[in-house]
Amino acid sequence: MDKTYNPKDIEKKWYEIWEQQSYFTPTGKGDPYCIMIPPPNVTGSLHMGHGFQHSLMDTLIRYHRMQGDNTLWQVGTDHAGISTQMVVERRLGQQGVKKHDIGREKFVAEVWQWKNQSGGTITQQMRRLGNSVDWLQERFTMDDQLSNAVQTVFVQLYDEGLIYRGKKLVNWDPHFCSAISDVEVINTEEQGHLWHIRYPIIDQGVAEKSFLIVATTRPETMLGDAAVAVHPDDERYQHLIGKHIQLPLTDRLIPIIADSYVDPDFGSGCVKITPAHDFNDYEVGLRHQLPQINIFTVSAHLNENAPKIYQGLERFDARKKIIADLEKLGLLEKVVDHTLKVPRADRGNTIIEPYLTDQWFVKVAPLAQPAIDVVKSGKIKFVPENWQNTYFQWMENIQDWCISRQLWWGHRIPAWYDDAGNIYVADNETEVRKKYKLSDNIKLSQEEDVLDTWFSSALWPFSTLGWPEQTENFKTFYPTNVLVTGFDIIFFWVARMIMMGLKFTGKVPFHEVYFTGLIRDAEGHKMSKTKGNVLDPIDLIDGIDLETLVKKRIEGLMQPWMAEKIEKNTRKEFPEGIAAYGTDALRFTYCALATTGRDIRFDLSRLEGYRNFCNKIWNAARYVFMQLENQDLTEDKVELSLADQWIQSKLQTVIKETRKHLETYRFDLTAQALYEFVWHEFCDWYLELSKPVLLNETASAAAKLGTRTTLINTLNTILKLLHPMMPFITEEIWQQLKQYCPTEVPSLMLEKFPEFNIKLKVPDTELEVEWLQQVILGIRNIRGEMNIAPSKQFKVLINKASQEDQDRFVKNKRFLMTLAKLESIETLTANDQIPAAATALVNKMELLIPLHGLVDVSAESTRLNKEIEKFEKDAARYRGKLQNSKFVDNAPVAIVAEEKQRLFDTESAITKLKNKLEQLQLVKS
RNA sequence: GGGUGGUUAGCUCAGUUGGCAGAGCGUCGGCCUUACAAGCCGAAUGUCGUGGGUUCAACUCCCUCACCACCCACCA
Repeated sequence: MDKTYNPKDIEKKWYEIWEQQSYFTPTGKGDPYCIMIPPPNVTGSLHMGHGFQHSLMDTLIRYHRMQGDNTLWQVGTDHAGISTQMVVERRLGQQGVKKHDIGREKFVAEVWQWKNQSGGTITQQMRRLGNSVDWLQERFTMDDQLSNAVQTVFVQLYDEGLIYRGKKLVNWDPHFCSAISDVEVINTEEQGHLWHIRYPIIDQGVAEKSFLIVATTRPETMLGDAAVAVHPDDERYQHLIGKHIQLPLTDRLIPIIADSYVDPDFGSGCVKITPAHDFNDYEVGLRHQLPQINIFTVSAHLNENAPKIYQGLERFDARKKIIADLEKLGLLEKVVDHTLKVPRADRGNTIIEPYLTDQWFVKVAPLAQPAIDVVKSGKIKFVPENWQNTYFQWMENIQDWCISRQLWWGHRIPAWYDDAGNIYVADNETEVRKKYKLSDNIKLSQEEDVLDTWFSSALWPFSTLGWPEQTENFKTFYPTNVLVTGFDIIFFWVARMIMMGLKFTGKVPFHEVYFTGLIRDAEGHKMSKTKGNVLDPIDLIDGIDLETLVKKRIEGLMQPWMAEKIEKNTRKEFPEGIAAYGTDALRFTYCALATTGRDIRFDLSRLEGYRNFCNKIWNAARYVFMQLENQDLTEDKVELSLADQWIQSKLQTVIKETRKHLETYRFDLTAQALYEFVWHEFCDWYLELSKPVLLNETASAAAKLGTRTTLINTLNTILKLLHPMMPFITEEIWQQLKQYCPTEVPSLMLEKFPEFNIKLKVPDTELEVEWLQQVILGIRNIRGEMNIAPSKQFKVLINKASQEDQDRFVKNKRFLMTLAKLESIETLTANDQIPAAATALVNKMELLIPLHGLVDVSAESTRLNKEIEKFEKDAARYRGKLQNSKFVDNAPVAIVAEEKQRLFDTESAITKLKNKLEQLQLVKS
């Protein structure tokens, strides 16, 4: 084995072997265990969020596979309607081609071609991450079979009256000229203005040139005003209700109406009502039978309902002109700065327009109730549990879901119209004619709209498994076990899967949902291309030099002016570029960072630390193999040392913890427990304790064999425990380890996950090793503090040792001599003169290191004083507690006794150290 | 306005039935000791956000407030 761990050499090799051997395919034996991958966008590429979630899923999948479960990680990609269409439109745009120039059919063909061309990127990247998904069952949301599921669901929901078509005010994206759903709108707080406009009142009884002041953040929509509203109880305006307004810039008269929607304390207490362009106004309009005047085209230019001079203007140009015109007319009272929430599209960031159109909707309320119930009853468990609140809150106030999109890329809605506009819904035209008994001479045309991408995503847990057919896969793996996903798509996806799953299969789609936090950069900022702070997981694996990284970050920016700042920050943050850390280190980092909060700061120094951990494992393995080379391990007489028994015992604890933490989705604690055990118990102590046995010529063959087998067995178990998180390095080492532990199993990923064995848990052994460690630590402390060279051997004298201490010294002499680098250990008897020495205490026993020029008297005095001070602080605290009668009377007896013991131990330690100090003073004088 | 999460060492974070505050990174000192300098040995470091309450005992349970994030709704 190479001296240094080099991930590049091993990772690709093992993935290819695993995939070729079909190890990722379910075995067909054991309990089914299934995770659905949240399908990434087919033409997308892997980002940190994927890396993170996939690492956790793969850890679970590999763990369950090693448990012998019939394990399926269902993989696939999403057609991602808007995103993909956007990318292809932009690409065509670069060639000067507009989609309408080439028409729907050709455009869709272009998208398919782009899908085929770039669809492999993310799946290749997943291979680099070691994701053990079953590639043989890869699915795409627009596969025939999945499209069929989409149609089936649509038709049934329509037939049951749960899907309907209607004219409603919807969120409209004027860039894509498509409706979007409520959850795709992001309200961002932005600086804007509140324009106060004078609306002239028309009434004989009122003096000439009277105005109502109307404040608005969107002056351009005034052209669509249908009324001005005041609060019914507002005394200021009582006399005006029912009168009319001359709507400025138009020739329309609009009524003054009373509606309790108006807040009389805000602004002037008068609100312009624009039913076709505002959700609240829409409701008011319905209540008062106001006309819905749509003044925008699909791309938010003013249409024929606006006065001629404004027609054709883009909405924000129109705003400028309208304000200027109002000002000219003296109708602009004032303009004040105002912070408002601006609705923007989740994809593309365009400002969304409430727009009146015909769309398809899912009536969600009837589907929502069962979906609420299954979470309430615990049939679906959320981890962390508090996400239930978010879920309930949304589900209990759920609005109908607008599912139609005026796009070309997606599942075309299976609905047909006749010339009269009647709607017919079925899988295809033939089916329509049959179902509705339509003669062939009735002309039918199919709905142009496609479905919201999330409509097919909602079916993912069962459509991928073959539904509506009752396939073996569906019967075996549905309901799936756990969904691992980000909380950001709880409404988009999680809620809808639960609703659709219950509706169409009668079962929950998964039993548990594990919500991950959001990966942010080291400063806590969201990673985004725009900010130029994204990290590509592949770059963390392979490394990237600074110039390439800078280039990558500023290439193809939507806001090119950000480039300079991004470049500066990047050069500052990664002056050396990014080193190659390897997949295992990255995966382990993801696991270690997977705490239960919402945000996770990704810190490169953590990654570096875990890369070092990989190296540590690598070198530990090298050491173990070095000890086994050319050794006969078949000897039948085996003798286990204290250390051998101890590490086996500690190993049981870590097995138990690993299992517990994995089963409760505490990947952070799993990583922590294994890191601690491997580095600080196995490497720091056990490997060191193995040396006195293996390097000792006088040790028996049985003893050496005992240590050798313990070394190899412990390493073997460690590899199995680590494998779900770090598949590559563990497989590589394990393949070499096999020569010492013969097995029929061809790959570590098919091995059995270690089980806790209570018989190997030996508390006495653990206590004895703790004693041993304390002795060594005490001596090392003196060595370190007194600056005695590590290579310098010296004599240790033992004073006041109990019989047990003495026995332990005899038994563990060799361990102590080697690990503490001692020349000799001598026990003082009552008659012996106690020399001037540096002192360490282990319980009641004193370890003395005679000065002999090794130790400086004043340095030792300082050290002792420091120690005494520490102890006295403790003693004072204990004393205080024990003097408090409330504590003594009320606390459990055991707790009080414990406290008494602590005080006693501390006090006797102080006495001892003080004695030592006095002795030193004598030496000095 | 409703809701959620957070506030613990210089930094990033653990702390699961209330019983002596932990890790990694960083810092300081000493070491190329035979698996590992991506390493080894040693050391320092905390009003556990504020103020109350419950309790013999609170980082932990309850309440108040502050600040930082985020989600939902929304006043034009």
